[in-house]
Amino acid sequence: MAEEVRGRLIDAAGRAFAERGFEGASVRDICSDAGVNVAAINYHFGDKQSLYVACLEQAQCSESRQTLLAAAPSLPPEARLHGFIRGMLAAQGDPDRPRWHHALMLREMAHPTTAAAAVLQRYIRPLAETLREILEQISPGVSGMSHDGWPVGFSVVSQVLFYAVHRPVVRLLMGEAEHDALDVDFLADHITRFSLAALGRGPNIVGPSAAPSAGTRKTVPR
Amino acid sequence: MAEEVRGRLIDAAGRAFAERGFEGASVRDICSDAGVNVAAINYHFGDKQSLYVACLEQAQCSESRQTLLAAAPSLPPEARLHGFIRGMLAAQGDPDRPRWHHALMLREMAHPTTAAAAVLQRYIRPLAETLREILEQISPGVSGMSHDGWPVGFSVVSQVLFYAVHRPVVRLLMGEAEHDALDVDFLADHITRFSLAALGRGPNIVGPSAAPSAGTRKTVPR
DNA sequence: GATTGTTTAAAACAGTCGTTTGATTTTTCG
DNA sequence: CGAAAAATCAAACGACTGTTTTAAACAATC
Repeated sequence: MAEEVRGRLIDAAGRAFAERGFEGASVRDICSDAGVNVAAINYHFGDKQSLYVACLEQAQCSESRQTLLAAAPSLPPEARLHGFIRGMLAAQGDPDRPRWHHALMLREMAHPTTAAAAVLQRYIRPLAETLREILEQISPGVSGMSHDGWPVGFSVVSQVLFYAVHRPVVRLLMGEAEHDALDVDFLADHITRFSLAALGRGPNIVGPSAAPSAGTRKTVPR
Repeated sequence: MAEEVRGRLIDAAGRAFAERGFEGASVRDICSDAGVNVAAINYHFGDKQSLYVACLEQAQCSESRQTLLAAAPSLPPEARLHGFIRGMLAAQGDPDRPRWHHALMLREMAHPTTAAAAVLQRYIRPLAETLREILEQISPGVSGMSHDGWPVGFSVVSQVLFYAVHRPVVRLLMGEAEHDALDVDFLADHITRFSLAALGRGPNIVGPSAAPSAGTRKTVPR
């Protein structure tokens, strides 16, 4: 029973922190949402801050796994990039995992707290290294570019993160109906094609065929 | 004297809201920072919420001007894109304008409040329309693509917004020294080249020359 | 100089915040 | 079972929140 309360508390707090931020989420709301007494937070975690880092750790553990797995080294590099991008996009709305995991990490990335700088390092670094390796595989020499090729990697991931951070704006600009049509598969295909074209691989983004090249689409594991 | 208090209040509040969010910034901190009495907020603005929208309006007015101006219709389309991107980047760190203007708009875009949906519309829409026009000029047919070409525009602006939203992460990943080398001019050149390459114009991003093509660099007005 | 209306000041308002207390219930285990 | 430990509970703590009040200082007009 004790561990279950801990879990319910982390889940309720994670949702609250992701949605309203650390200051905006009150311990009373969190406890009421989790169906426990207000004193439970201090009993199980010590204080609100420690509960926050507990949420962050849980979000971190589950986050990067599937993205990295989707970019299996055995695949051709274009398919790896597609898997990487699709993995990041899918992590935003994975039904098997609480939605707040991704949103909370995003908040922390935009406005890092002292408690989480180290966690961020462990969470982001392996993803960045994997992407760098994939890009070097696609376009040998990109790692040797100015600033170690970081800007190229940023240009790729920025397109993915955009839809996570600015989805409200996208909805407002495109309208509800059009926005809902931007599902994970479409966006993964678009971002992959855009990035590959920028790297000189694959057709330009404006072409006769709006479908992705066959090799990068179907061979990606779900 | 009355108007000066209003101004000092908006400036102090804008900085506080941009840095710590609406909930995180207390009226006492704001007033102490502005050097006025706590009652001044309610006297001049009514309540904290109205002060917030006053900050948002001020940030909105000064924001989009220079970005749009930098993309003058008389220039060749590639230079217009470069100017648009450079304008957005420069707005992030323009010394002539309070730094909180851009940061506050970003916060509002990521987590919109009810009071600001309309403001967002007026602020973002003209920028989006201008970019769409530039892209159509560069690659005729892009507006007729799936979802009216929105994803292509998003792929461009996302690269710019990335450095505004996730700069702390960039600093952590690259290290302090390397990060500081990513100035406005370098990033504008990189993002423009990456995007043009994706659109099939200009050299690929990984090429013998890391410098931007001549036509797009020098002809951009500052 | 008195009398307006406008702006500032200190103090207090009710309410919420995160946290703690101390008693009570539940669980664990010899 | 019965004692020890763990967990939950309602209630209250002081500090802080946004807001209001009331009085004083200021400015401008007659």
